[in-house]
Amino acid sequence: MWCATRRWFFVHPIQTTAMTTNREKPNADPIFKTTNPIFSNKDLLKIGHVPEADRIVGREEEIADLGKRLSDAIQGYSPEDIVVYGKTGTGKSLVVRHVTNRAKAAANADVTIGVAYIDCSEDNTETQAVSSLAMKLNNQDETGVSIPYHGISMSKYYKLLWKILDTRFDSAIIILDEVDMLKDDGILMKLSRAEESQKVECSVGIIAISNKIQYVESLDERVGSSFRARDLFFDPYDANQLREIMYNREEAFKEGVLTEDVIPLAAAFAAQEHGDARKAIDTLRHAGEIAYRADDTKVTEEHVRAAKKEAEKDRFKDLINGSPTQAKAVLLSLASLTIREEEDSFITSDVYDRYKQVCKITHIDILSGRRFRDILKEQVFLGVVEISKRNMGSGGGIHNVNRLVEDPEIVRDVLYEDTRMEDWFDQTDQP
DNA sequence: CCTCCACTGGAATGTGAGGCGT
DNA sequence: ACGCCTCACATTCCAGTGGAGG
Repeated sequence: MWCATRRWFFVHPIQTTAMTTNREKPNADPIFKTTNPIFSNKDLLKIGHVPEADRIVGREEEIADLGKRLSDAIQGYSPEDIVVYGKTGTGKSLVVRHVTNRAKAAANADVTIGVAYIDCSEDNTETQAVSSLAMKLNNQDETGVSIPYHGISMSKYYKLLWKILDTRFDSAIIILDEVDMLKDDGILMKLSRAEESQKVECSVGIIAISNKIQYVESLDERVGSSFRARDLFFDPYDANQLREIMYNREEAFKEGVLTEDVIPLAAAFAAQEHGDARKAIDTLRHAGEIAYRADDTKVTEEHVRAAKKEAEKDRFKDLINGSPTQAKAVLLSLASLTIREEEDSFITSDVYDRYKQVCKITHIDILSGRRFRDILKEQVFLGVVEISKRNMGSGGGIHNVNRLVEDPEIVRDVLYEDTRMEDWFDQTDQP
């Protein structure tokens, strides 16, 4: 979904800010809210939104670095091939787009630069990628070439692409976002070899963007000599940078709606967990929406905490989505035990007793203790549970001690929403 | 240093769903 | 429709474990 938004943005960067939400209109129907006391321009919190140049936070070095490497392009020479990598939400695509736009504008008078952006998660086969590349770089009036949507072979697409590149540009920068989604990397080889093998006069530079570090490592072995790329690594944002990024979007909210500590808190949460700016802004938007739904006029720390909890719930939901009922019952027994007792870890037999109760109430088959232990162990693999050993000494024997890694309330709430567990909790929550 | 206990976890075995060739 | 195989899930059995306490 967001890929589409991104692309849309790329073509019309201005429109994003031009739109406003929730104009007041005479509207008599009381079931609809006609004004929004929280947001003034929610679009600023959209994923595709890209701030102006001077508002890109904490990426000065990367911008300078990338600029240096693209310098050859603006003089009409071959730019270096570059692999940009780093975790999601670290501003990779943003910086690349920003710098290539500037490169286009900064080109020498007698040099024309073509920039094409391909989202490989959308165009994930070689043919699709080449054809949309050709379409994006084409201008039928200039080249007289029209690109058919389908019906021609991959090599034909390449030939058309070479022709377009030669007639229109002196150098071209081709951005392949999410390269790791490509089913084959033929396009990398063919594009990087195009000039060498004298298929085109135009100099071609590739910028490949990936959030999988393993992909970058494995790339050398596969495409090897032809695609000789330099790396550019993006660190996750720290709390200060995240805070600044969010302050830059403050205008999404009406003035005075955000209380002082909202943004610092959201930034701290995000930095602690992932350093992902995209998720951080999501949290902020969520907090606003929660406040809106509650008819509050201000967004407070509490709303941020609630938003964070919501996000964690979503994450956990994804994690256990598709787990068998038994695994859920096992987790539920551990979660309820954790909530009820004032401790956080329990020996297996205690959890098993609890599990048997849960099964009785939910009418689930009770599995053997042996199988139960295996299921608990599987949860360790998923990172939901931690198991350590404890020896109770003479007369005590060896026990496993199980601890829920996730917040037990979140686990309970998520599982509670799960249909099969619906009505059990009210009955068993009391000791 | 030895003992002792109560659980742990490997191995063998059973069961039923689903895929594959005929 | 049939037998055959594989796979995931589940049970039963039991030797092994390892540190507090004697």
